[in-house]
Amino acid sequence: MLDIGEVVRRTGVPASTLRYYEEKGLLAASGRHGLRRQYDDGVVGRLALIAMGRAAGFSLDEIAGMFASDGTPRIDRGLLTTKADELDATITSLTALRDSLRHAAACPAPSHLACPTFRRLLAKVTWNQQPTGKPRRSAPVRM
Amino acid sequence: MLDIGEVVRRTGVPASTLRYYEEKGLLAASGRHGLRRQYDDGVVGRLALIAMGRAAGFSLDEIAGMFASDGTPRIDRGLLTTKADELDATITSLTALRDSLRHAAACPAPSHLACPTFRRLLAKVTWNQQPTGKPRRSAPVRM
DNA sequence: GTCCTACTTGAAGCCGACTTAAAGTCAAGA
DNA sequence: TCTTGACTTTAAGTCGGCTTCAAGTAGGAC
Repeated sequence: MLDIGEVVRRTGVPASTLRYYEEKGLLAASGRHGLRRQYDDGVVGRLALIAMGRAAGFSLDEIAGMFASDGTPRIDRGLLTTKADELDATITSLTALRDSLRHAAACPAPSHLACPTFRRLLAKVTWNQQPTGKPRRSAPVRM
Repeated sequence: MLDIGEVVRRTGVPASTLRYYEEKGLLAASGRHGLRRQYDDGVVGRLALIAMGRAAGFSLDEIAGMFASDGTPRIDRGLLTTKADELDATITSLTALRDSLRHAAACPAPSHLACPTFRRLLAKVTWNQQPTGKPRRSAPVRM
């Protein structure tokens, strides 16, 4: 059993965030010591899982829907595959964008919009955007 | 010269967003017809550029700092390269995540956290996060 | 028994990127 | 000239994901 303070120390995730996640149904404390939440040590893995989902652009609600509070998947494998496919599209898009930036850094054209190569990359980027998800960066979870 | 309504029709970007971008210094109308904003046709490319930046996880303020209002880069090439490198790290992270999801879809282990392969992928994801940027999806800009 | 300190609660606040609402303006067509 | 309707303005609202605040509580050291 880990006291919430210990979880904070181990993972770097603030207590306020842990409470927020609990409120959202992403995480469950396994007990209390007085008022204090106590977690079993699986919480560290679960937080990593949540961080992973956030990094992938899933909302907390989506993540809550994907995994039971113990981290075991609640969803069918097909959905996971679908999400993986979505990620693939995102990766493709970001890759094109990265190439655009590298090209912009090297291209001598006065305006990048005047450069055919850049315009082609640009088109790739703007067309490839998906309707779901919004990758965000959060502090790394220490495991 | 394009009336704001025409820009909306051509790009799919709402008028409110165009005004917001102007307020933020990302975009300038080249004139007015009565009260109505008029744009030169370069606006379409600029909007695509902004969309590109957003997709890459740059904030509007960052984008405003990167390009003059006509779309020509205002920044040094080194910064572009730096951003490209950041994107590279993001791509690496998302790729690991995609692999994790695909693995989760295929792995027979009861909890993914119990699977060594999954844990390895997970570690890759959580360690690779960067401090800046938060890719968001917006509606594609029609060019 | 008292005090310290780390926790607790609920509510409010914050940030970015917009969107929406309410009231006003104005060019163009009948 | 009058009406229409697409625009204008400023201000406030929204949404997700937290953080911060004020006030309260309780376990453990003394």
